[in-house]
Amino acid sequence: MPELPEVETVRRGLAEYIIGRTITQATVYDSPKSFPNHTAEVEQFMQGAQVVAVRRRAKVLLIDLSSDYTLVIHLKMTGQLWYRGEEVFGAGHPSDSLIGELPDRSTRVMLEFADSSRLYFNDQRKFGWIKLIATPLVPSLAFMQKVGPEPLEADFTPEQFATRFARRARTNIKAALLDQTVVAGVGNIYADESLWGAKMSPKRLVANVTPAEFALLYDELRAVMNLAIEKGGSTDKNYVNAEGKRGSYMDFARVFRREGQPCPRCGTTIEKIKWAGRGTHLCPVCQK
DNA sequence: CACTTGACCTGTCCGC
DNA sequence: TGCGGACAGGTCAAGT
Repeated sequence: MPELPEVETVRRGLAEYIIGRTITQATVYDSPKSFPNHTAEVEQFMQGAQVVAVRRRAKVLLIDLSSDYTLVIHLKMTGQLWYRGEEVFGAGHPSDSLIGELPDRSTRVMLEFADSSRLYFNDQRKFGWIKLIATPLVPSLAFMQKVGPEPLEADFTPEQFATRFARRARTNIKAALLDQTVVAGVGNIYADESLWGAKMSPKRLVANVTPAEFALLYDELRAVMNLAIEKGGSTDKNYVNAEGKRGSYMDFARVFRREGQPCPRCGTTIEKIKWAGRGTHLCPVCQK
């Protein structure tokens, strides 16, 4: 589910709600699946620790604690992080919140804070996980070593973007976009959306993409992701932000989940095919 | 090494 | 309405 814009939206919500709060207890409902390294010792590093920062790298959330440990969280397809406290439900649930009693049958982990507010990690499909890692060791995690650059960073250039694809020259552009070691944070939604924006077929061989085309794809990817962050991400089924609210980018999507509808650019019917192992949406006429 | 495929899970939707 | 199969936004471990 969540790609860079969704994880960033969750990060911003969490930063607002949990920084400064002190963890009093962690409850793990399905260890070890959702919290693989949860032990009594790890529990000690959380209890009494204060949240000092909420960071994001690619699709991974990093919650830094005053104990010099970091909660490393990947939401994968259906993970959700809901904060429940005075700020969110003190004045009643927002009308567009997916209201539900928590914990529920999808709750995998619950963190309780000193003021009795709570953070729930819900994950229907159990692909997501939370690990507690010593903060100084986070940069040496295999994932952190391999992952590509953040596409929205100010100093990330179109030339760097193009260069990152060299290693994947013999595959197609969609598979390469989804490769987290090429560029961080791109998933199925924003791959399809940015390819449509760049008028590029997902089937294009990377080796045949020109520097000018890479520059266009770079622009489109950044524009699409920035718009998605502005809209609070994309909610198809599961995704919600820290308040349990949906994102509205899907209202602005041009091809994703719009098969059978006319292409907003040329009017041709949008197709959905299986490509790079994923459901892929495209305009068969104006994406070359 | 680069690349593709299947597996991890649960829930939902579609066609018969 | 019931039931089996396909499919779902992400990533690995395997395989070629």
